[in-house]
Amino acid sequence: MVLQTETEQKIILSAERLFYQKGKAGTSMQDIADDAGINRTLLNYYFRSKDKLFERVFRKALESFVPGIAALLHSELSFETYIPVMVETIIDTMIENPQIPIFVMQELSSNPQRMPEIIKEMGVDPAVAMEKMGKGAGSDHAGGMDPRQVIMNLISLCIFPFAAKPVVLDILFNGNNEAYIEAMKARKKIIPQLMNQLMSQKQPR
Amino acid sequence: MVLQTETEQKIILSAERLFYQKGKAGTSMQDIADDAGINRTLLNYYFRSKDKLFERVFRKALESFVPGIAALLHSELSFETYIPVMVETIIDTMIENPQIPIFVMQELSSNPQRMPEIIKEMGVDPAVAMEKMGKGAGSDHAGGMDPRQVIMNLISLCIFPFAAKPVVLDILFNGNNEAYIEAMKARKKIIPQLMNQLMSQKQPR
DNA sequence: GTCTATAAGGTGATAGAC
DNA sequence: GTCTATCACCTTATAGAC
Repeated sequence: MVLQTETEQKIILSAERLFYQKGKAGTSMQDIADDAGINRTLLNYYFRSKDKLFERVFRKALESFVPGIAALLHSELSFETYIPVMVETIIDTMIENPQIPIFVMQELSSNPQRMPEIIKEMGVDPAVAMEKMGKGAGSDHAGGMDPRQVIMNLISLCIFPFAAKPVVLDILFNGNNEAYIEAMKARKKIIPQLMNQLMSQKQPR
Repeated sequence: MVLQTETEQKIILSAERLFYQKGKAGTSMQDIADDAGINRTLLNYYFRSKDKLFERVFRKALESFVPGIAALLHSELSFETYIPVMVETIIDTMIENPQIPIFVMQELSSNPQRMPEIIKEMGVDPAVAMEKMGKGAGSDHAGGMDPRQVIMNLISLCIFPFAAKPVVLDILFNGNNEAYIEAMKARKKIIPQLMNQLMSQKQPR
């Protein structure tokens, strides 16, 4: 996104940290300025308004994982090959930045239309995704499960344990973060296996 | 929760609607009063503070599905029996009130400790949950998958399609809400099947 | 680019009249 | 129980000096 001054970068970093943690409404421009160690009016100088600054942070969050998924969806890889790659891509991104799912969903309820728009803008074509999943789910050895159910299963299994991290970490891992991360890494193998099983069994209706 | 005056009920209903949609920080006491059609100072008369009002709404949301899960976890039902019942319970709750997952997660990032505390308070004992899942996952025909992975899979598959409803609805169902609801109902059968397959196959490591 | 000063309005909460 | 009036403070945004 073109060249950035040092101050601009400091602002973006602080805005990310705070928006991720406390959401858009829960974060004031003053909070961001304090965190970045600069004068509050500079925020308006660089980004004109809180809305514009937030939009930048929101798009940057989506850019961290949507284009990778889009590229995979439109690749020529076979169903059996791209599922493990996609799962690994998503899980690695989430391990690096576990607040992203919550942050994105936080803003989903206030503005439900924006995210689908941005996703499509970033190159995800729903028709292509369905067709690709259908090749796996609808093939002769799969018994015709609705491709949309397949996609929901895949994405749910990859993302939910990060979206619910505070509860999962406390209830299932007793607050032990390393154990949690290890379990998330293990899911890179577990999820593709599950998907394969799902594909190789008959599904009624 | 004891007896409620008509005004008190109107406040709770409006607070629910708005907190669910815009979160705690995104909703002002004035918004709630306007929505309920009453004077703003009455909110303080009935609930003392915004924090206390929010706490009431938050607990009520958790009470709509946590005790049901807790009861199932501590029941004597076999693994094969209680999975379908639990899935049906969770999905029915979410169909009735699809904003709950987003609402709960919204507040998770601002206050990660509170939800695990309330969940335990409502009778979910993590040790019991693990032991129960272990009986399925760790039994002779299951190859010893970590029970925590089993629990994560189950909850992810049930809840994520609701948490991500705005995106799922738009991208996968073209905005057709009835089709979305039908698909969610279908998951009551799909998910237990998936769990059974998972249980009846060997899992490496 | 960075600052001070200030505008115009919203926030949660309470005191006190009825 | 319900209202008006008022508190002290925080909000985003901008004008203008340096």
